[in-house]
Amino acid sequence: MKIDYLSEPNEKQALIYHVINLIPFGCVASYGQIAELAGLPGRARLVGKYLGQACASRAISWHRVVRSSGQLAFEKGSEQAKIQTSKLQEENIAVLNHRVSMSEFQWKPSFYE
DNA sequence: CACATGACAATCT
DNA sequence: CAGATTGCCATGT
Repeated sequence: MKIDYLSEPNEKQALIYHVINLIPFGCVASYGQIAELAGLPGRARLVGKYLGQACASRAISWHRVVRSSGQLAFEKGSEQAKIQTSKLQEENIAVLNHRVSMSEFQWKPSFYE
């Protein structure tokens, strides 16, 4: 597996960004799922932290990351939430009541991805 | 060193 | 389903 972002200050951050960019078009993944795939089980909060640091300055598909419940992480009605909603809808992902259906849209990575 | 703060999550009430 | 509780750990004060 090719790892991007090797210039990041630490490896965890690099892996997290890498995994996020592996989420395919039309799918979403939870913070915990990203952490697990990056080899950091149980550290969903770390994903959120690094994502917040990076989304402003890097090309990361942050809009495909949602809570395990399917709820968007941003406050309902906020600008960020609106932007995320439109980005998801552009990928044919339905966003109803500030949430997406995980059973329909959650990314199920295959082993070799 | 103690304490607070996160774009979170599993579990219990 | 809504809250509250607890676990998590890097960072900043």
